[in-house]
Amino acid sequence: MELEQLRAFVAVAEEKSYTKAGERLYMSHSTMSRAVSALEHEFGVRLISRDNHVAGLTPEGEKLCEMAKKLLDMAAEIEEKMHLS
Amino acid sequence: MELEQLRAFVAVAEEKSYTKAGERLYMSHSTMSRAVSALEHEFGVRLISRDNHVAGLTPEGEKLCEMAKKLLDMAAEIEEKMHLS
DNA sequence: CGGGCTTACGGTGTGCGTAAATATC
DNA sequence: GATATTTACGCACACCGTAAGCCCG
Repeated sequence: MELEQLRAFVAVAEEKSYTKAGERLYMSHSTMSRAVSALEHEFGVRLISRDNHVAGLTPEGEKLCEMAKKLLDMAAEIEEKMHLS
Repeated sequence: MELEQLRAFVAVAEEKSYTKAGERLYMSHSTMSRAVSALEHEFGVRLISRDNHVAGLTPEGEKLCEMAKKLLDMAAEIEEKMHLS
């Protein structure tokens, strides 16, 4: 698990779209897809449901998304504090 | 900033040695050196003092180390919770 | 059909380890 | 002089984007 993967996952969750998420992070949609797949593979859990055409979160995805946002916030805070040094 | 870099930095800080840190993470010492250098370059701050022969932390290094440990703990907690899903 | 996700493929670039250079004690 | 970090070098591997395939509305 790396921050980069979580950034991609959260972007997809928020945009409800791999394509939009990719545009937001200046990456291709396939890169987004692979990042999420990697997380799903690592945890052995599906994070985003493909049942419907929309990229909706599974219950596990919801859980991870919530925790991931906190972690990313904390990481951003660290970067900010260090840059001020 | 990525978790991998922080893991390397914290390992170096705790072992007070690039060589030992590398062994602990099953990587070469040069990889450790580069990871720390990347962080120093990103923040524009020296994190580990090379004045003496020992790899001691600078004040900024201390600060980052403390915050990084918390972040890594949180990341580990997330991984743990997700693996239990 | 149309839009969007996934997968395959090829190429580029990053990042690793080995090994040499440098520095410190 | 020995131990430890930095840097150079060459190479393999991972990752990205393009594009084709596929699925669902």
